[in-house]
Order: sequence, then C-alpha cells, then structure tokens
Amino acid sequence: MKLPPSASDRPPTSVDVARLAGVSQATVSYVLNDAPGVRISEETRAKVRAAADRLGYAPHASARALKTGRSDLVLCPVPDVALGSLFGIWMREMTERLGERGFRLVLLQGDAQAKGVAAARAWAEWRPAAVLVQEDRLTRAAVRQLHAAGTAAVVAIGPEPSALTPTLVFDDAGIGRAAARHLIERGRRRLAAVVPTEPVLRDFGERRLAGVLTEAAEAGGAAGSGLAVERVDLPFDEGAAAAVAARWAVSPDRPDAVFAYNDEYAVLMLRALQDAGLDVPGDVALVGADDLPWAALLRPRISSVRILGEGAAGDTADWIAGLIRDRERSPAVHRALTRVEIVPRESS
Amino acid sequence: MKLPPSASDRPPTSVDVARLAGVSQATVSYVLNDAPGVRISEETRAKVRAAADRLGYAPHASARALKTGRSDLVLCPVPDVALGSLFGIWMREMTERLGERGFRLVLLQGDAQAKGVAAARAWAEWRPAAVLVQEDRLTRAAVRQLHAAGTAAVVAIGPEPSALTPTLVFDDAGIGRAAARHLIERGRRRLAAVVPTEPVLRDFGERRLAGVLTEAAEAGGAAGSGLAVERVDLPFDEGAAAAVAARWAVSPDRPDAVFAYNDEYAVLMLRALQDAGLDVPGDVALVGADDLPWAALLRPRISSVRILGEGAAGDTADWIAGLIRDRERSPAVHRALTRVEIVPRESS
DNA sequence: TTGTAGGCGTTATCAA
DNA sequence: TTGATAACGCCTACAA
Repeated sequence: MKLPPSASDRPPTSVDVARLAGVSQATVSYVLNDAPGVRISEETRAKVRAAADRLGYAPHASARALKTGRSDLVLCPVPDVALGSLFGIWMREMTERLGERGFRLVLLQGDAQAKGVAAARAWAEWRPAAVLVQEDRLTRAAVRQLHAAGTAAVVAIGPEPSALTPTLVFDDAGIGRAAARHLIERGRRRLAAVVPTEPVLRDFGERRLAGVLTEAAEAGGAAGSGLAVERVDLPFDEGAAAAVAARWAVSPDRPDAVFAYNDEYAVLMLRALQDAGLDVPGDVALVGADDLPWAALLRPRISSVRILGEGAAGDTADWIAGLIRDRERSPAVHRALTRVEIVPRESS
Repeated sequence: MKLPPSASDRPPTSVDVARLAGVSQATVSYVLNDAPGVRISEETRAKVRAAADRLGYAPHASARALKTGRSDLVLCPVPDVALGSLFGIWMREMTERLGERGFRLVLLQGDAQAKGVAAARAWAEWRPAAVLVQEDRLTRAAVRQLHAAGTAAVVAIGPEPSALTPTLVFDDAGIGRAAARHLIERGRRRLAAVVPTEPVLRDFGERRLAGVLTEAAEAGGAAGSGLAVERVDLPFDEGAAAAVAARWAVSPDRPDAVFAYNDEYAVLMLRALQDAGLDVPGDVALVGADDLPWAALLRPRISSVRILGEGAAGDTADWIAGLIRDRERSPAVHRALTRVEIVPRESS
C-alpha cells in the first residue's frame, strides 16, 4: 500500500480532491455534503469520493464554520467538581443524544474561576450553537456577549430559574427535602445536615441544607411537634468528623438523624459515629446522596438520595436542541434536571 | 447603560470595530493582537480597545484558525470510564499547564466506539495541534490521517509504547506488580487478582493481572517457593462476589491475598469475604487501587495502590508541548505517565 | 504610524 | 449536470 501522493506538505483541500477527481471544486463540495437540489451523476460522485479517500481529505472545520456562520458546537465549561461518575453518565447520554440532533458537545475543563464577560468572550470566539454552564459563571453582560456573538442558546445550570436566560434547574434543595422527609416519616425529630467546607461543594451543601430546613418547617408545622435541625460544617477529614461524633456521643439532645450531603460524607460520618459508640441506625439514622454503587456495600448499607437516573439526559438534550432551534432567550423557560428519589436502606 | 448600537444582527467583526474606532481593520488586528514590530500610538490603541469593548467584539476563532493555518487545540477524546475523580485531577492539571504553553485542552466525550481512521478524520477536521487518545483507538491509517491534516503531535495513551506514534505509557501492569510485591513481601503466597468483566474495565484488569503474574513469577523464582495466582473474573455485583467468597471459605487452598483491581472492587470483595466468615486481613489480605479518599475509611482500612499523584500532570503537559513544537512522530518517543506507589493500610 | 490588498478553505449563487 | 466566482472574518506583507 503506497502513500497517497501528497501534492504538497500541507493538508489536502477540496481543490486537491477536485484536481485528482478531474472535476471542479464546487462539485466536490456538492458530493461530500450531499447537497440537496443538485443532480450529480453517480459516476462523478464515485470519482470524487475515491479521490477524497485517497488523499485522506478531511474538510476544514474552521473554513466551514467561517463560511456558514454557525457551528455545531455545544460548549460545556465544567468545573472540576463535576467530573464525578454520576455527572459522567449524564454527560455521555447528553453527548449521544445531541449528536443525533447534529450537535457536538465539547467539555472545557479548567479555568474554573473564569466567569463573567471575560469567560463568555473566550467561549464566544468559537461561535458555539449553545453554551451550557453553571449559573454562577454567568452575568448579564456574559449572556449579552454570547448572544452578540450569535450563540443561539445560553443555558444556565442552577438551583433555580436564572433571571438572565433559560435554565436547567438542578434541585439541590429537593435533595435535602427528600432526605429530610424520609427521616421525619421514620419518626426522627432532631435532624443534622452536613455542609461540606470545600469551596466547590459548599454552595451545594447550603442548598441541600436549605431543603432540609424547608421540609422540617413544613412537617413541624403540620405535626405541631418540635423539629430541630442542626447544621454541621465539615471538611472531608476523619478528625473533624470524629470531633462532631464525640460531641454528640455525650450530648443529651444530639441528633437522631443525619443527612450527610452525599455518600462519601456518609461513610465519613458512619465511621465517626460508630467509633464514638453510637449505633447506626439505632441511635442515629444516616442518609447520603448520589446512590453510588459502593455505598450500598457498607454495613449498615447507606440509604441514599438518587439524583440523576439513567435516561435523564435524553429529554434534556432534546430540550436544548429545541432551545437552539428557536433561539430561545426567555429566562422564563426552564426545565427540571433532577428527578430525586430516596433509596432506603439499612442506615435509616 | 445602553445597549451597544448593533449595526446589524450579526456578530460584530473587526471591520465593525475599525469603523467605530475610525481606523482601518488592520489597525484593529494589530492592536488586539499586540502585533510585534508595529508602532501604534497609545491614543489609537485606546480608541480601538474602547470600540471593541463597546461592541462586545470577540474575534472569530475559526477565521483566525483558517488564516493562520494552525489552532491551539489539544483534542482529548475520552472514553466514559475516564471520567473518574483521579483522571479529573490529572486532567485539570494538564489543562492548566497546557494553557500556560498556549494550548487549549478540549475533552470530547462520547463516541467511545469511534476509532480508527473514521474517528481520526472527525478529529482532523478541527486541525488540532495535538490529539491525545487511548492507544486502542488509533490505527496506522488514523495516525497518518491526522498527520496529513497537519496535526503536529499524535499522542497515544497505552500500556506500552505504541508502534505508531509517541506514547504516554500508562503502566497498568506496574499497578498489579506493586500490589503483588507488597503482598508477597508480607508473606502471602496464594494470590488472587480480580479482573472486572465490564467491557470498559476488562482490558485494564487483564494488564493489572499480568503485572501480578510477572511479579509472582519473579518472586517465585527467587524464593524457590510455590507462588500461586488465581484469576477472578467478576462483575460489580454482590451476588457474584459472595459466590467467590463462599467458594473460598470452604476451600483448603484458598487465596491468602486478593488484589481487587481498584478500591470499589475492594469494598465489594471486603464485604463478600467478611460475610463468608473470612477475616481480613487475618485469613485474606486485600489491596485495592486508586487510593480513593473514602476507601481509607472502611474497616479494615483498605490498602491501595496510588496511581496518579498530585503534580503528575505538569511535566507531562510540558512534554506534550515539546512534541508539538518538534512535530515529533517517532514511536520511539515515550514517557511514563504513572508513578505507582503502594499505600499500606490495615487490610494487608 | 496607519492603510490597502490578498488569500486561508469553504459554501452557495448564478451561469453555462 | 457542472463550473466559475464571490464572500465569510481575519492576519500580515507591503505601500503610503
């Protein structure tokens, strides 16, 4: 097998293909793009395709984007924290479905601190069809910047509908509510909610805590019984967890239930509680979140709040494709990303 | 604050900026790119920058790429499995460091099955400066395709130097070896190695197993003692794990040590072993891999093989930048990605 | 110190 | 059914 004769050292262009096939450059474009409303003989098509193959021709995406004025890019600048397995599954489904709709989802990691109009400008340079990004990285100027650059859809991901643009609502409060409701229904009265101190997790923790408080307030009102909620700010650190557990061990009004933010924090608390001589769930019930596979293997098995189920991404991808099609800009448009569901197990 | 007067509905171009600033388009380009060897008055520069700001001008990345003939893109098509926290940390460091070198690392998730020349063509359309991809997704034709498209560096990630292109060697066998050495040094003689049956993990498992076998063969030869290695094909499933453990519980020549592939499988095995009445590490020692934070919280705490430490990515990024600069194509060039290190804990 | 002009590789319009 | 040809937005010699 011989190397294709490279006319020069530079990547082959459609002109090269045309020359080799003995047709005009326009014909190459027609054939390779299956241009509608153009009749080209099957013979010519074959010649063109053979030539393209032979040269290893790959159309220049930038040239195409420049000419057509649009790109099929859906930019998704992800913060580091998002690279969890849960998010990974969701992302894969999104990629797949958006691909079927003709879009290419691209993850931009890094520059986690880049936000506002500066970040928006960097994203805008690619003239993406859509940008899908954590709400707190968007400002009014950022959204305007993206629109100015022709971005058809700017989609925020946040705890509640953004005032700026359509939002994919990720209901962290709902997660806290689900956990709290479950615990209260089981007769627990003194709840504790862990709020991670890690900068990237803190905000999520706050919102989950808020959900616990909401649920407790509602249930407390209904039952007329005193429901207490203790807030526990906690780094992911054994010592810190042990200190909390030790305090509870000797406290008469210690919590009888803990919502541990997620499954990892749940293990952390589980160990600390057990080491402090507290029985789970006898003395203290425990609920995590994310429903990670290994959490079900602990003893006791950790109850968890399942967040993004399989198949949750498909519809979302269609929704986003619709936003792009309609160039939707109204902040009134939003969609719940989360389907929260408690998975009860031994620990609660 | 008024909206900038948009001359038209289309994204502002450098011509628009020039018009607003009252200068030529070339001047805009000079100013915005800080062109060397061109003297432009500070006054003019200010005017240009003000105009660009006012219009929300973002240079068209595709137009620039088309003109300059190169892009600063480093494409990294990742399989789904890679979106673990470990890989996330590594990725973030890579992004950062490559950014300092003027490159933009972009993750293409999905199309995990796309490989060979078809996938290469899709990647080539973006005329990336480099492509960083799992070795098994590359073929000779794929590498040639990328080179033909002007890709300066095609970097494979694989268990051993590729015959096609420079390789980032991810030493899975070394992980198995480290685990085996540790266990053998502690006097264990009948090793078992878990090979996950999940399609995406199986190959990695095979290589880690191979490492265990290698180490056992070497140690066996040296010690002259009979070292046995049992292969355990296992899905991530409690029932399957229980079956294995139950068999071992009544077997006189059961393993006295298990390398569980990773920390998640380690929990799986830990529970199964304990349920079967086997003591860890008394009857059976256990070693995982990845050194996930929560694994250290189990009882007994899981010994683990740490793989990519902090800072492992910085040098790698520099190495890749070098490959791009030199347009390095020799398969002889490779670099170890892994820095394997055992983290001994209670379970072994 | 600034402006003019050509061309990067495509797509798409209009003739032939 | 096919072939010239004109942009798309930007960079960069070269001219002024």
